[in-house]
Amino acid sequence: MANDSLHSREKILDAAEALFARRGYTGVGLREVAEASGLVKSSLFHHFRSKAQLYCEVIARVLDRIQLQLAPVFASRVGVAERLDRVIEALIDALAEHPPTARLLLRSLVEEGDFDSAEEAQRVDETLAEILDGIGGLLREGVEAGVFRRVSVPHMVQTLIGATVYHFASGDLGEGLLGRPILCAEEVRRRKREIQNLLHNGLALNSSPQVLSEA
Amino acid sequence: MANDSLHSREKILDAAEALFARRGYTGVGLREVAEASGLVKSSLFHHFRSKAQLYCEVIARVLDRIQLQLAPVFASRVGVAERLDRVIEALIDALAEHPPTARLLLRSLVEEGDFDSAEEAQRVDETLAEILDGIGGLLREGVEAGVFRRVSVPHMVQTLIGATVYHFASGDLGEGLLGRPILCAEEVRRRKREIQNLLHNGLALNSSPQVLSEA
DNA sequence: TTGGCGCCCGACCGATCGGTCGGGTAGATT
DNA sequence: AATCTACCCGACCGATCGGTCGGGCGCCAA
Repeated sequence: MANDSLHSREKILDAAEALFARRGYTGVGLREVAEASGLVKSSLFHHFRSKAQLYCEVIARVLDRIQLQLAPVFASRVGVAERLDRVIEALIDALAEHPPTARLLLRSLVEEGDFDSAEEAQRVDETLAEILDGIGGLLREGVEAGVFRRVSVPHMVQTLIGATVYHFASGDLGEGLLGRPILCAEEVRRRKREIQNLLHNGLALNSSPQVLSEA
Repeated sequence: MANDSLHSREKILDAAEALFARRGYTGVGLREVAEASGLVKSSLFHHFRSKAQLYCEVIARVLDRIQLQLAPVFASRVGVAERLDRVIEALIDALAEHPPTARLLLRSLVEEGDFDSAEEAQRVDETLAEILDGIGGLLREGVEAGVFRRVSVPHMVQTLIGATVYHFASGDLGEGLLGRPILCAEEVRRRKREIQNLLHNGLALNSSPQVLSEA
């Protein structure tokens, strides 16, 4: 039954997502993925050509989920400042709703793309580029409209990724700092507030005390 | 000759550091580390008890380097705001001077600490705690002195880590955003400026436009 | 009833993994 | 000269890696 096949495929993807997030690509064996899916290793190859392709599909699924939540925000017609607020909110929601997401994402960003440059890897790159372009475009729009300070857009994008993805991927370390689970509702809400407030103040074009020495 | 031994030990640590940074703990084989050090696999075990211990020593060395650059800044007697500027500068210098550092650090933060809880792993945790306490204490001092906004100190620490470590670990992705090498002198300088300016504005206690909806 | 087909399994493959072992070599000590 | 020690090597170990292969089971069309 095709339904069972889809069911197995999804179970494999779910199991692989959780495992890859915890121990990374090389740290997870296909045998482990299989038995977490209620299957045997060789059965995985009926759904995926190779371990690399499975990994790519896992990443692609995660990126698609995120972009699905961000796209309507990018398309909304409110002011840039509020749109940025909503991007932060949507991004953090996407990271917090699904625990493995942040770790998986951070790993995939740091991992060298030594995977067979098949169609899958290409789709991953495209989706990622859409997300980054969306954030970068929003920032650029704000700067050009005179709503934001004249920051370096690429650096600001990097900062935003670091401040969101890293935080929800930090696991025990972040939990030790916060003193409570990172994903508990209150701390997620607080994270949104902190980042949004930092941006409200940090991007505003007020007195703007520049750095001391400048060539 | 004891000198040769130290020499070999350092060559192993250097090679392991670069390799672990690129492909992670499970992604690197000891054979690879050995031949990058000009040795054979079995020779590694004369200097390190196991792969896990080698990894711990690599991480410990990196953390020590960072803390060595941060300690005098923490101890300096200038105002909190300028001290924070110098922390950013020293931290980014530490990350930029030695390319593998950021990736290695980010990986170790995300990696599950499933390593034998020997003395080495404990030293790593202690050094890391010192660094985090230093940053957190500085922020808390600034908030309590009324120099900084009333931000959540742990969240701000997380943000700072994300904004610095992640950026220099982002590899090809960040390079694609910036359009030039992340570690080139100019972009390193710009990174410092961007983060410092973001903090100058973002931590200042001016008009402070709070978030819109608040329960 | 008989094929065909989608799904899954157990057995097996060569390669590589981390780690052990015994021996060999050079330099310092006595 | 004999011994000791530090360092390094090649050979080997069991386990596990990603991946292949042939066959079995159940469903659907003919």
